[in-house]
Amino acid sequence: MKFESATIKDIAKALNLSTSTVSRALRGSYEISPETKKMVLEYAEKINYRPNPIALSLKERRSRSIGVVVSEIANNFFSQAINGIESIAYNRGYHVIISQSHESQEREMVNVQHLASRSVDGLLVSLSSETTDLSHLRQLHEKGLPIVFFDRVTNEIETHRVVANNTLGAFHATEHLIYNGFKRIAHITNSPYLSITRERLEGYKQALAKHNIEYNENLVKYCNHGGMIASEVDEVFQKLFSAKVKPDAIFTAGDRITTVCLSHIRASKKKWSDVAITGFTNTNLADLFSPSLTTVRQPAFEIGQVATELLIQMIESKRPVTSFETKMLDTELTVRESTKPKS
Amino acid sequence: MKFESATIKDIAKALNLSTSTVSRALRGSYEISPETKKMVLEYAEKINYRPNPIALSLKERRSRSIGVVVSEIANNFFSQAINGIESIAYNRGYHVIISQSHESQEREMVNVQHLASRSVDGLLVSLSSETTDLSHLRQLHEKGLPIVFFDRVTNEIETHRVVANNTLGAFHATEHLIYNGFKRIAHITNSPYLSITRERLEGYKQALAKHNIEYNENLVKYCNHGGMIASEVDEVFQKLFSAKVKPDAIFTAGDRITTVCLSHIRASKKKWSDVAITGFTNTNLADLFSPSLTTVRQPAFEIGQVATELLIQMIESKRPVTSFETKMLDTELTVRESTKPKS
DNA sequence: TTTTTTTATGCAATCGTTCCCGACAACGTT
DNA sequence: AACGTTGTCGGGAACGATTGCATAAAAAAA
Repeated sequence: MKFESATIKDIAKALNLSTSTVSRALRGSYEISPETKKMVLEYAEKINYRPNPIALSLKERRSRSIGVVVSEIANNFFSQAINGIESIAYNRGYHVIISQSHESQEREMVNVQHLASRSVDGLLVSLSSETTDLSHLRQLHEKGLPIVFFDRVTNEIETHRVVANNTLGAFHATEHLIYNGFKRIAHITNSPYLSITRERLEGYKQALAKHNIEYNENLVKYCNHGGMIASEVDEVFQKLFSAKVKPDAIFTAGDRITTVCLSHIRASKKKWSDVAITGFTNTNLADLFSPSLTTVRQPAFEIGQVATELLIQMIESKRPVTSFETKMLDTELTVRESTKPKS
Repeated sequence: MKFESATIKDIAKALNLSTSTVSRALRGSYEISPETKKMVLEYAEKINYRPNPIALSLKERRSRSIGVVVSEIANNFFSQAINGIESIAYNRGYHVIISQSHESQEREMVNVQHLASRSVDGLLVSLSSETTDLSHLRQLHEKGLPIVFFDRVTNEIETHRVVANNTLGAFHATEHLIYNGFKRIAHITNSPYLSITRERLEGYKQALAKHNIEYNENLVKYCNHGGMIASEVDEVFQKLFSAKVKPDAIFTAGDRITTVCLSHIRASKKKWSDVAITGFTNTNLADLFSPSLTTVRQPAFEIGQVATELLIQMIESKRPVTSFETKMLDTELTVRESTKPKS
């Protein structure tokens, strides 16, 4: 059941050389004679020698790999962001190790620990919706492990951050609803712990304020599991539409939440046929929905790319990086049928 | 920029013991006195000692991690399958390393090599649509690395396989179209190299044969990149609908292909308003589409689970496994509007 | 020829851990 | 008193690779 591959020792033995000589020949050191070099290189090629990355990691204390922690890969935003991450990492010679927290703080901690102990050279993190305690990350950060947050960030840890302009995105979406005649706009959003939740709520409030619509706390509902659990969305819907003042539009703040809400609306079409809906989602099927869905799209691929560039920059920096930036990328509102003007 | 954590040596030094004793104490060896054990354990706890998995991997030649190779995680089937994989692996104490081939044979080879050299204990593989040369996998397999194929499998390598009953699924879908009055059923499918392509084509043919509909080669079109490249689908559509005999229904064989086709149909509704469509897809938004989409759904989560169970079983088996099985799980046809009977 | 310099190579330590041996004390048995 | 047991522990060699230092032989300079 063992799986062995050729080592530098095998080459040394076969060629009657020392491992040091072989090692140097392989790396093309100038102090090895051309003949020896040639001999070693040819033999290495012949037996298909590949250096053992584990041994290298142990020795050099780096692995040329970066760890990614997201809540769910089965989420359009994250799978697109991961593609962006990979596109950069691959070119720069880094491998990407992906792990999912499934919105659980504990899973997040376990994954982070595992990645760190596996000597990833850096971490790309989007926090879970449960996460309030950041000690697991702070500890690593203080020990000097480069970390870049993206999407769901924190300012409890001083490092680079890459996010969409959530506030502005939410502002535009909400304002769009207002322009189209909607006034009682509900906001169904994620866990209140998340940065994206706060930012989007802020944009929502700003739009209401600008148009002199009073902010009504009862119209804002939180789904602590980001819509992962069907019942939490059901409940929210129940509450919103059994109230005296029913919403005439919904602004959602999450990939899953948006689609689940759409399906709710669709399922009970008769009752609230003219409830407009728009929200944050990175699905590329918005055109196909019925009604086709007005969306706020985040530049997921680019966010992944930028975050990775920053991370690799930190990893490869000679001296500790001390000045950090927060990059903010614009969202894109695409208007479709689901928010057509109130008749 | 270094990131150091406590080692067994630190404990040994602090406690004036040898590393061997510390190592044994930590693993609870019987030959260490209870007092020493206690002392070591307490100190280890205090400085938050964690064994270095890299050193362990180097020594033990195993890593308690399994590698997964899929074409795209931004594909409902695969992200669901990965969740199934993780659910099992996590419980059994294995970590999962995911990598994407992006339907490229070269990327697949690079990823497989990297995973293998990183000492994954086993591999879960779904082949890319380009893959014809299996030497990279065969080599590892011959060296004894446990491999389980799922979804897109090969019989060139003798090992466990876990698949959906693609033939039967395709048969049911096609027959459903026939029952509903469609006769000129096009089949838009994946790269011809893939097992799933062959199997689904076979089911399609069987259904036609059963109902005495002549098989027409011109109605079968291949998208070699699985619908990843928009132009290939455009081209196929162009050909299908510019022919003399235009199809009255489409049966698609891929997550991406299905949705792209639906959007094509939707975009040019006027021209072929009554083209039925159904296909393999694991989206959970089928209800929301317009028309809502009749789907063939694969038990992705379960496929991932079963494959992982088989793999871990191989990994932990004392002697080389020599008898292999192919597990086949049923698909599920959900009828919706997109295949409503021909009027 | 002798001395110095250059060139090419080997030795051994290192990374963190495990584990095979061997060491040695404190017993109990003859 | 001599020997065998048992219970604890340490030394040191692995695992695969790199690298500073030492050193041999060969070439160049004296």
